[in-house]
Amino acid sequence: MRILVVEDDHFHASFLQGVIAEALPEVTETLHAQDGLQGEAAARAGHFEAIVMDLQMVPRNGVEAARTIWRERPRTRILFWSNYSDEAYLRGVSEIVPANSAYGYVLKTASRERLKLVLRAVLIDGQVMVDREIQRLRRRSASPRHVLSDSEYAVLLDLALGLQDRLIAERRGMSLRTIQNRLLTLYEKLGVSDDEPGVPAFNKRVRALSRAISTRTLNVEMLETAQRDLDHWLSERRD
Amino acid sequence: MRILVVEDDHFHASFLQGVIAEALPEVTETLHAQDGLQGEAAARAGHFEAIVMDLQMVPRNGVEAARTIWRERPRTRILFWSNYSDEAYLRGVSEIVPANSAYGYVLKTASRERLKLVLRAVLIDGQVMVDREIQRLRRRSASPRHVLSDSEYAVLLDLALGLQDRLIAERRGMSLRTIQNRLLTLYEKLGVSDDEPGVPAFNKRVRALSRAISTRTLNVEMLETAQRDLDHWLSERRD
DNA sequence: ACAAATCCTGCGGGTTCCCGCCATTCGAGG
DNA sequence: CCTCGAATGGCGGGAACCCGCAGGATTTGT
Repeated sequence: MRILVVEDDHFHASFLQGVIAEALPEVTETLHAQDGLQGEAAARAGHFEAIVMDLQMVPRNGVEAARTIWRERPRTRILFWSNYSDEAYLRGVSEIVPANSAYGYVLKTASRERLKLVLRAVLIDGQVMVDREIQRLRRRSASPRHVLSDSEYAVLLDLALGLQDRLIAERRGMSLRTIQNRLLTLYEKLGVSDDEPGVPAFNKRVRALSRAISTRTLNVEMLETAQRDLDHWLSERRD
Repeated sequence: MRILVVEDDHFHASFLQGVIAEALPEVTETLHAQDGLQGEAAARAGHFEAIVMDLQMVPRNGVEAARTIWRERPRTRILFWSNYSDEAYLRGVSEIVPANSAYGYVLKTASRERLKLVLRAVLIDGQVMVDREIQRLRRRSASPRHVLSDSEYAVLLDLALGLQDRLIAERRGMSLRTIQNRLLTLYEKLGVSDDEPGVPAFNKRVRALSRAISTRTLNVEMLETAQRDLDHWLSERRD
């Protein structure tokens, strides 16, 4: 069995390779790519069926790399291995995972034993396995009604890029007023308060973005991919 | 000589300790703190005169920790050791470094030899040393007139937190129109274009924040400390 | 010391935003 | 069949925002 490691931090990569050698004796060859682009190329060239993928990398983060890899070979088993439990990554990953494909999400703070377990479960046995820490995040954000629906998230992205109501409406194919209603619930869920007697007067739009970023609902990577998507949409709108 | 290492990534910490042992034979004891809070406490208790500090940590990032440490002992020599060359960190660090105190800024991607060199220069010889990579960043952003003045940066922070023009004006002790002029130049410097024929219609305010984050002029950590400052100001305004 | 450049400020007006009020649609449950 | 709730939108108005114009203050260069 051959395995691909996509990880830009050298220390983490070598640690990971050590654990792999120990946990997966059936591995005959491990290849190491330093970023998302290299990872995609290596996956395309090497026909790997098992990949360990870091999330935060430049250029091309793990979510993007995984998307193109899965588009070409949906059966690939990918274990995401990340420092962060950002909701943005979580959402990004769950948006792109194909049906019936094995994947996992484990934090770098996980113990060596746990990592070995997850490696076997996902890459060998083809199971789906998500770190408890991540699951807790999902549930925590779900517990109040703070969880954003997919359509609300889409509007949030548009807002974050600086689109005006009118353009968002056009892009999402809805009326202006509907978008504004979405924004309303968005403000609510992000905790952008109505002006209370104490400290009123926020610019809700900016405040929403600000809070989305502070709470890790959005992060820089996702913002950048969203920008690219927007550029793409804009360019083909000019017709 | 005794040295304090503040670093939350275990692999990086142990690597660093190895390099320290090799480069600084005069070190008799190294203490390891896992985050900014622990770092502050350790510095307070241990009277260290030399510290190596990671920047991105939770809770309490390296900039904040360094600020309180320097407030108590301005002569402390601090070497910042970070993965990122965010302008936000750079600005944060240069805002808090006391006069005549030794510090340095080196990237984790630097070679082992370079790290050894910087360790000696800053912690032993008391020099100021900033990674070439970082210097380039500073110059690159300075080359057009894209570099933000301190007052513009302050307004950017307020904007990012969602304050309205009026409140920013009050907080900074200036007139409404002045703030709006600042915002004008801010938009210009951040590349928030006037509506061109191609794709007009951006919400400039949100767009400015969005670009500031994409270009690493702002990052989450700085946003969060700014929020705390704001809370503080708001609470003592209520009089 | 005089001029130029830069910063600060008031005024006015065209847009965009936020949101209350209300009508329509559609699926779930009584 | 009726009702209820959630999602969709039209209308309209008050507030905030963006910014051109223009006068005054402060700093800087020579």
